[in-house]
Amino acid sequence: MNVKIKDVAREANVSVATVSRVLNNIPLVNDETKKRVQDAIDRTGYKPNAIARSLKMQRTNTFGIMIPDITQAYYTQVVRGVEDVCNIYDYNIILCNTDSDPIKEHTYLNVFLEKQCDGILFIGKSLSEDLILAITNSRVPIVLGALSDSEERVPSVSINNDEAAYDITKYLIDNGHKKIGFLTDEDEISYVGIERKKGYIRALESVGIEVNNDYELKGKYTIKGGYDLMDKMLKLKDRPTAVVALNDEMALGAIRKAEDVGLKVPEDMSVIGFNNFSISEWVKPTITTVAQPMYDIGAISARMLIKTINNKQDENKSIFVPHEIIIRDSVKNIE
Amino acid sequence: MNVKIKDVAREANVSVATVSRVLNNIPLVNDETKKRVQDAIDRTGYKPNAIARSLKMQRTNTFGIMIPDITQAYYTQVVRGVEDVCNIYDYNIILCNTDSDPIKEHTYLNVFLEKQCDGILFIGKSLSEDLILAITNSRVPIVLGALSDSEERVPSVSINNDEAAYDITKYLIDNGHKKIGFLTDEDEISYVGIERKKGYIRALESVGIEVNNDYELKGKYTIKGGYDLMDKMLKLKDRPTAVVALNDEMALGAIRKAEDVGLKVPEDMSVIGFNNFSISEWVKPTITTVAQPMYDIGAISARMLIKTINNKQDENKSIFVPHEIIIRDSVKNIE
DNA sequence: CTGAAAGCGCTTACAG
DNA sequence: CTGAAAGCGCTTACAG
Repeated sequence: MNVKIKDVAREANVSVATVSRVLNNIPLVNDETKKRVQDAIDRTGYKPNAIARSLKMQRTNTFGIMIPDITQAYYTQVVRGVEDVCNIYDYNIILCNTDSDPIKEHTYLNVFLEKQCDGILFIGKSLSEDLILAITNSRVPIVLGALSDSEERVPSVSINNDEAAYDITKYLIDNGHKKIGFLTDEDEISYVGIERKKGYIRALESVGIEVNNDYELKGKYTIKGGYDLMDKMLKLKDRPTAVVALNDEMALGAIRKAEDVGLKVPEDMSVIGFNNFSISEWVKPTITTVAQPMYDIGAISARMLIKTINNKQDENKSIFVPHEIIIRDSVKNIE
Repeated sequence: MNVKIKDVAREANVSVATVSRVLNNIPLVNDETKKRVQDAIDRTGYKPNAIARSLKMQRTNTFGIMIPDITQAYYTQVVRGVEDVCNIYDYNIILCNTDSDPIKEHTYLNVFLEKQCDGILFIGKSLSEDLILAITNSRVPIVLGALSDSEERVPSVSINNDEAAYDITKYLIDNGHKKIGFLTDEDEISYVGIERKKGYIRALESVGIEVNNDYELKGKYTIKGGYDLMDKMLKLKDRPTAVVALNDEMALGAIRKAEDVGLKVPEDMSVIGFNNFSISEWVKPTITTVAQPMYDIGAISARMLIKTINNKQDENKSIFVPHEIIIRDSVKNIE
């Protein structure tokens, strides 16, 4: 077994209380005995048992973080932002991939609760009513990242997805496009998808373009997904001149499909993406997209959570971080 | 405060010992009282405190995992493999990004030790002598993923990097290339980089090609890194006809640079990558590369670690998983 | 089949 | 300034 506090106490000829005090930098320890303890610690190679400490302190310094799938570039950056600030404030993260599966979400929530996580970060596209109830009931501090709760029951940090979709659709309209396709998620009730659709429709209606339901196609959030969707899109009798895809991977797939059937992008078909995936400036054509500050979303979420825990201030509201249209080569002005 | 075992004991009119027994499915409990306890649990919404349990059981069911940077696509898949099998066996992972920084590595090791992780997964390119000593001293079970220890002190799962580099260099040679550049890591002592260089040189020497030191260029493992390195490569008086990059991101950057100066890939310059990044089949030209089973590396590592913990069998050796050359469009036969 | 009690490794009032 | 003791929430021999 490892050395424990009792062992160093014996070694230093003091009580465990004293050892604990020097460990935790509690000031009222005599300098000389402090040194003796310190020596004993060094000599024995003692490392405090954080589990025992957590049990006593009712605080684990660990957060649970749920994301749909770490394999997706987007989430990767958010997680990195989270972990970096956690590291600064001495927190660690338990990482879980939910695949947006409600079963897994509930299971992991329970794990976080049982493992006494000090807080939870939920990153994703959508938060079910069920889960939010379970979370608020449990009374763990939580922050949502990359999405928000429309009813503001829990704090969140994300872009304004409605606005972002509006802006980008408007950008297409300003470039003369009137027939604009919309490549979205299979998951009908995805919060982010819904918000984005709102913005898309709002933009169309703002200039009196009628919404064509054939132009909304649902598929996977992957390159292949975009590829397949563009295939369908191109089979429409009255095909759009531009398409907005809900992430850059889809946009890339859509571009490739268009090219595969002999169209040129953007000459014959404009495509716009979402998220500013790191690859988007390196493919040909480079992809016009709307950037989210993904790292910041993670970092701010974590910071918010830490603040909540330390100050008991649950006066946190949703905060929107700015998005930005990155103009590159995949959109043509057809006016 | 939350409800604890004592509360459900009172509620069910039994001792905490009995509650604990039904919680842990220990068979010798009367069916009727088991039901009473179960009801009390349901009624109170009791959730066991895993921290308390861990303290008693000396086992946390959590692993620490260190990776250089979750933001890199390669590691993402490894982590997903790890998490998926951990989930099956009821483990969770504490995820840490080290940036391959020795300070962070040591800090995180201590965190894992203090938080009583049952085991550690170390994923990366290189493991310093220092760290391996600290790890073996601590006696935590560990498995290395994506790299291995040349002295076999700790178990690992990875491809045979030497072989992989040999194979891919040989492939270039078989396609008539004699002047072959090598785009590698800045980190001189990276285990993976060293192994790969060995294979590269071995392939050259196997056909009597003299190694040209100018052809080895060190830079960042990113698209931009590859871009910059190709720039240097092209300024060589006697430039190579082909280049092997140590990941696909570098390969992509190298391709873009070549194109930017008016060369065609692969007609004027062949480029080959590593890892089979998901984008590589979607860019133009598609990138010839050597695939590693990254998900499997993660999954197998985790499985190995779990086995070690449960069977006390530290008879684990390094295992090599197969790599595979994926032939696409970025290499030209110039014979 | 069930309960009382010790103990996992810490922290912290309380007393001196 | 320091120590003895209680307690965090569990599990599990031991006794009955």
